[in-house]
Amino acid sequence: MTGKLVAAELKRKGFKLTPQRRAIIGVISQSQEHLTPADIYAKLKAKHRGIGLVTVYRALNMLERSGMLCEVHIGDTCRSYLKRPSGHHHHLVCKGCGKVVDFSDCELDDLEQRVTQDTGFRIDRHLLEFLGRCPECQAGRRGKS
Amino acid sequence: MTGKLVAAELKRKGFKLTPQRRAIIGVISQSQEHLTPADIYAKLKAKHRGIGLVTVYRALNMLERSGMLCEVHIGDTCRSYLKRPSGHHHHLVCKGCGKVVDFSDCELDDLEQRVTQDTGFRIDRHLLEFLGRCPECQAGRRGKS
DNA sequence: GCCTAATTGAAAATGATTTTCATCCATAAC
DNA sequence: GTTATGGATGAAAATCATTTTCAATTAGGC
Ligand SMILES: [Mn+2]
Ligand SMILES: [Mn+2]
Ligand SMILES: [Zn+2]
Ligand SMILES: [Zn+2]
Repeated sequence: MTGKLVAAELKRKGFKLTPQRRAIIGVISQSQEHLTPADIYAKLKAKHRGIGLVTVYRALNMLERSGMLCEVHIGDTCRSYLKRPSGHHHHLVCKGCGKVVDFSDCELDDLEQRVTQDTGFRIDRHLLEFLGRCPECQAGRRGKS
Repeated sequence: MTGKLVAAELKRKGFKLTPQRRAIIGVISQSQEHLTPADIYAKLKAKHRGIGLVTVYRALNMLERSGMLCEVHIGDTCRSYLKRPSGHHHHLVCKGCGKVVDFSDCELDDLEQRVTQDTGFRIDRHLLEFLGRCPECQAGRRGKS
């Protein structure tokens, strides 16, 4: 999901489009990794002038509530954000460089049905993530961007 | 995994078996839900005399490092703990009462292979959780234990 | 351009977790 | 059983993340 699209969506939902929000969305949209609020703040301070960390938190909450972000749980941290491609998908996370790749076919229906039969639970949603190493990190070239 | 077994395992690994640790392991082993450090502390204060919250944190870290606990990510919180049954397994979480049921067949090999082919990642591990409602909560009887 | 509600940022408040440090005690050695 | 000792404990302080407060600013509708 490109930054322009997110901005348009924001506007459509009646949120104001401030320079700060533009900048925050820009940082998230361009990153290949999942970013913590502090990560985003650090990247912003580098380029733009004083944006408050509070504003980053508020923007993230807003974007999350609007369904325009998603979280990553496996790996180090549980609160980190990513731009959200449209539709149901899951994450493949590189434990070397932090890169996150999306994939969309999960084919868990059979398993869900079996588990439902065994337990009587009604299943609403699932969390599926893979952790591994990307080709670059396997090749030896490593390090956080 | 029963409390006795965890205690034995602790001893085997060279940790001391204190009354506090016994109590903490007992609480975790008996619970059907995932518990936050504060949850555990609250349950302990009820029965035993002054155990420090710090000690709960320290015990949890130790147990986690030793692979005797597992986490639950889907739902409200990401820092909550459960007794760990031996072997690879996953969690089915009730969003009504918090009960957690384990299941062990995940059959993600095919999907992992496909994702590996598509992306070149080497996959080390996966996180899979289902969120839903247990039979009791579906029937209407709800509420945290 | 003006108005107004939404947004911002500094600071303070809150909440969770970790560190510090003096004291205690579980266990192994005698 | 006694003793020695390193690991464990708990209160308090320190740290770290996140939220709240509030006065000042501003985006977007008119
Ligand atoms: Mn899926
Ligand atoms: Mn599995
Ligand atoms: Zn990588
Ligand atoms: Zn339930």
